[in-house]
Amino acid sequence: MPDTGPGRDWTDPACPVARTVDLVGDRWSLLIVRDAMDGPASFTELRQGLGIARNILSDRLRRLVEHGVLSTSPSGKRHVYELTAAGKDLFTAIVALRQWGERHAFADGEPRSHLLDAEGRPVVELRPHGQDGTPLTADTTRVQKSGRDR
Amino acid sequence: MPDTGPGRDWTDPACPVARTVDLVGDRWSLLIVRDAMDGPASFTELRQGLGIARNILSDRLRRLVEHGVLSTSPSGKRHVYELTAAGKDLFTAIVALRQWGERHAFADGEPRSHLLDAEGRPVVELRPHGQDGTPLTADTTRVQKSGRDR
DNA sequence: TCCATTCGGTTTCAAAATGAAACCATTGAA
DNA sequence: TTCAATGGTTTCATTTTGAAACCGAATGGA
Repeated sequence: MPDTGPGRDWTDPACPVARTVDLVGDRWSLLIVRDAMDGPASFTELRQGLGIARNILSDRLRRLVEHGVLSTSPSGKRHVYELTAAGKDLFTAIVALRQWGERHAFADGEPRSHLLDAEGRPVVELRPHGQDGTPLTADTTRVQKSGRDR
Repeated sequence: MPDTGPGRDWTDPACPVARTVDLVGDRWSLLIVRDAMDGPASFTELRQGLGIARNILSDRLRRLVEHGVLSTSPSGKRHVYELTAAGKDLFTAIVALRQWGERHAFADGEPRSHLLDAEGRPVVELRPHGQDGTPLTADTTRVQKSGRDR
């Protein structure tokens, strides 16, 4: 596990939301990961697809590799960036953000892209559930602090 | 719907992921929303809970209100910030980020908070599904561009 | 073989965002 | 009526971002 121990200073060390935001919660990282979901990508492919400045892309790729979200060919050669298992696992979070955007960030009739399954049908909307299958909201859940510290 | 039409310039206008990131994808916004999930909160409560600078909090609250994520008392009085329906709907996305963080951003044994349902059981892990119930990944889905433009 | 081009960056520098601290106008309680 | 707390805004230094120029190592074509 890369760089999760002490030494790094988290916005809120015990909160998994804050840690995730610390790692990928900037203007570009999640979009890089989104594009990498389509398969391994080169520096220039990512740069052109995103319209990101070279130095920023360079920095973000380094960070994402350091944090175990992307991997890249061993060294020195023509690099190709590819999602690790942890990176691929961001799929769910990206889908959640996408679905929120679809519901709340488009005016009626504005053109948008759609996420479809292999048969061309839209992906079902994500919803948190309890273990008995009941849908959950913020009102029906609570955050239990870390155990040791309270 | 606040501020989604032309006039605003999006990182990637047709992509719901990019729009969501444009609206709440900075270092603080999602954490403000996370804290607001516990119920209406005042400026100072949020500030103390997050350790955010006053001017930045002020700016983020203004943005979140403008974008319809938070609401606040009509004007001039002691403000209380409260999630709108769109804000509450970010619950799913925050849970997805939380669960990714739990899986990938903690070393073994590091203390962390947990999200529990009303009976104190952990929330089930989110997973995208197709309409026939099959689990989906990036490899078994595709993004269809906006229709009009290709 | 030479030359041009592409790739994957780094460096430089200006502009924008962030954050700490000071300041200020209301509110409400003593 | 004074005093402290709230909910900010302003100021200014530091950090981050981004555009552009630069650079060395591979390709690739004549």
